[in-house]
Amino acid sequence: MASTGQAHLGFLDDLVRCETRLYNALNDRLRERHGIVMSQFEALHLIRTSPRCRVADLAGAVAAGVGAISKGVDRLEAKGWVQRLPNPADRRSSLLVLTEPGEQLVAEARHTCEERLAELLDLSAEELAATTRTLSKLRRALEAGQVGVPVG
Amino acid sequence: MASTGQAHLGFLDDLVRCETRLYNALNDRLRERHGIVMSQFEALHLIRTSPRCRVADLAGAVAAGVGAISKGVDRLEAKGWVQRLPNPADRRSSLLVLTEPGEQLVAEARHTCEERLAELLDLSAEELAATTRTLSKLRRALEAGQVGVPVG
DNA sequence: GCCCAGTAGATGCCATGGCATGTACTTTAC
DNA sequence: GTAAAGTACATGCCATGGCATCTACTGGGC
Repeated sequence: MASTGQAHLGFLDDLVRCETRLYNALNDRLRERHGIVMSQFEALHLIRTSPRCRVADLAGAVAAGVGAISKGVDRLEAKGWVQRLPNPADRRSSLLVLTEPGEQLVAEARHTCEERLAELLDLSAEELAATTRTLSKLRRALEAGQVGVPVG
Repeated sequence: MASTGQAHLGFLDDLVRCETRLYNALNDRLRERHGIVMSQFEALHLIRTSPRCRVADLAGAVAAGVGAISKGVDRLEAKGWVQRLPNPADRRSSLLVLTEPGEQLVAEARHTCEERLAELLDLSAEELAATTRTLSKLRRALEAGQVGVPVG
């Protein structure tokens, strides 16, 4: 087999289409059940699971710009799900923590996502595991290379 | 093994992160080399490969709203890469075709994407093929179920 | 033929994200 | 210590996409 360029574009196409549709579907379900969208769920979940989480940490994790995340945190704070605590180690930044309502929301939203994904991902356990393994590996390589991270 | 919910969320997370970073990386490269972004490349490529392509066909293919695509086509038309031809079979819609500059652009952009992907996707041929197979299958299921398609 | 429900897509308003800039703070060099 | 360079993030402007709405056209009934 000669060229792999075709295979690469085909892979990207399937990857992007799957991601878009799953993301949209979860977005819709989260909005109707909890009044939030996926990007908010992702942020809340990251804040919950990351110790000493700052704005820049979120931005790095989701490969978004710092400015966008800062505005997103403003909105989550306004809704009463997140708090910015002064960071004793660095007064330029804040530490992000969930409020009690935020904790509850993320737990419920997580359950909603798991449920909806179980409906949509009708793959065998082997397919799921093998694909996750490959994507994890790819992801680590991209993250290590700082590939595709916006500037702002 | 009891629950698979965890596996599903993990899969989604890897899927989304890979997609975001690859998409961003290609976006950057396309912008600097050709002055377009990924969504434009996708549209141009679809117009090129879809016979009798209409706005709604593009929207369905990329799981975006019709309104957004209509505006995107406006921009591609303004740049001189796409033309809206009257659709003899239905006067409500137009048929989208590439102009000669559009054809050239998409060919060059395609090469740029293949090249960049070859740099970034350091997976074995087997991993790539197996993962593409699973994602293709998932994609077909999602498309068949009309999952994650915006309304507008 | 004529209506009426349905469809294609153009357009407006709004929310979100990118990037550039501004500001406060920290680190480094001297 | 102090000045200069660097960092964290808040903010503003702009481009894009979602959704609602509007218009034009089509495809049935009758």
